[in-house]
Amino acid sequence: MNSWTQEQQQRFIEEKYPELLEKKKVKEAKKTLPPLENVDKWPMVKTRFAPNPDGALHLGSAEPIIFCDEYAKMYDGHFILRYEDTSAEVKPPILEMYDAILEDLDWLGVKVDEKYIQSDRIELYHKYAVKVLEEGNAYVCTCEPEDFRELYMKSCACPCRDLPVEEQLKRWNMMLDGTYKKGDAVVRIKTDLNDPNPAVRDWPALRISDVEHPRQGNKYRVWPLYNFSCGLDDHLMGVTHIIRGKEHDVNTTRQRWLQKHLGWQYPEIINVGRLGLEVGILSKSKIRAGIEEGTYSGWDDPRLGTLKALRKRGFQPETIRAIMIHIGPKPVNVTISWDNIAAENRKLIDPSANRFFFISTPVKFTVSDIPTSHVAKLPLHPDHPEKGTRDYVITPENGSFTFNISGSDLEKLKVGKLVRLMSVMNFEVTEVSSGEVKARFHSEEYQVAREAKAPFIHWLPMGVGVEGKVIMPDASVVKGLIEEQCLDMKIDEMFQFERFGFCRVDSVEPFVAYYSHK
RNA sequence: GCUCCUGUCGUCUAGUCAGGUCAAGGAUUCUGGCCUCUCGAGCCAGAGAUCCCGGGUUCGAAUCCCGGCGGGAGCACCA
Repeated sequence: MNSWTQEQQQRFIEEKYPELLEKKKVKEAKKTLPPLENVDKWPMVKTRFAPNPDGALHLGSAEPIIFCDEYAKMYDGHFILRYEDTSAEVKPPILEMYDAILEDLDWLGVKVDEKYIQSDRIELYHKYAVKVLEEGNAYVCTCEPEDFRELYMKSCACPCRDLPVEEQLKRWNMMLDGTYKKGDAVVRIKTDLNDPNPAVRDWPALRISDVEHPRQGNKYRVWPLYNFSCGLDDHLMGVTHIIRGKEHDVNTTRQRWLQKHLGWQYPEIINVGRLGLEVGILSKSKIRAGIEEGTYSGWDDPRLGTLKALRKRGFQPETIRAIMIHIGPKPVNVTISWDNIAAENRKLIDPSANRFFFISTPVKFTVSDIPTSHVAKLPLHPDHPEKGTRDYVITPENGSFTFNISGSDLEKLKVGKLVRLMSVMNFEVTEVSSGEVKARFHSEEYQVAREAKAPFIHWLPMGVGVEGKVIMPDASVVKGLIEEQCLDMKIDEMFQFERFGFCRVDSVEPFVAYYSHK
């Protein structure tokens, strides 16, 4: 039967089993992460996020964070937070960032089960340095970096490599006691000098640094390098599944050597690709430089891709989580579009975001011939009438009344054409100048305006409303009049300025909001 | 240059390991329509992918094999 052509098989099925042909499409998008590999090999699943506290967390960091947190929760395991603050020289830690990172994690809804700071563990790393030295799996190298490089590129051992253990330990003590100065000596882990990738050959594990550490001062002069402290800690802390950027691929190979020397079982590795944003900066060093130069107002400048900026702009932690889960743990680089993030966020906040009017660059709108007074009832949410309304009484004097409308609506108004002030009535425009619009009453019914395809615009009675401003994603500021009820909102509350966009309340007095998205 | 990873609508993603139900599904975006006193939401329709390219295996390949090409990362006494 398998050797039949598709056509033959099709006919066979049609005749014998027509019920099989009914299509069952409609596949749901996945909403959970794929299962973890080799969970049974370990007593408890432990994941870890290991940031350098030299900058704030950003959307790129959120990717491994969410995966680690999701998996820890999925398998009733632990999420470990480990600060990797061992390079006061090249990547100096920022003291405030230790807490700032924790705040961001908390905001993201991450449950931190264990917390470690590597600069508190220097003595432990020293202990293991002695161990690998004693066991002949490492050596203290005093070669010039250039000379060493030349040798390892040719797969050759340097003279220090095969010195006896006693000599190695002597040299180690000379690193500790200050006999060797910065740059004089480095501890190297022995690997295969014939490894096809030169980068893994006899990599450096500890070096001398005399720069003052923000947390430890000058307490230590021999500091571990990334692969040493990380390779050690991952095992010591019982990490079972390492989720990290694929740029660490070669580090994985290096750390395997260390763990092999120590007879340890290496954790499972999940490499994730780098995350990009179509607009918005994610590079920690660029952000730090921009803040120092004054280009950005801080780590939460709306132009940045930091978690703090996203939060300020009203993106919800659930949105970030959903986006990450949707992307999934894959080793490909992805470019996230704001459209996708905004759509996700809108779905989340739209049902609960109250509606208000925002009159930017107000323009006087004077109408005449109004037959009666009118009470405009504007629902706080069009889909939830039970939330109530904002009410405005329009009482004409001699048939005349004056409103404020948004300057941006000016271009929609043409002399002789109809315009509807939302929930009020329809007017025929009689005069438009840059500073003022005049119109005369036309009709009351909503349907009339709808059928005439008249523009529907928002408004406030002249003299009503208070000053407010909205910070846009490009850090520009839009000023205007807001409804007084806006002042009843709480900080962080999400709302919508109708026909303008969704925003987050940043401060109430004075009223400042951050624009999220339309 | 060397080492490694990767390649499905503009973007994100499903399917690839276990070849046929995929002339490729969903989301987002855009367009048109309906609905709605928002340019929000909802509903309907449409646009958008020769599954990177070329060979091979097979009755049959997005899926397997080989060769190209493209993209990315790493090659620090940074993390």
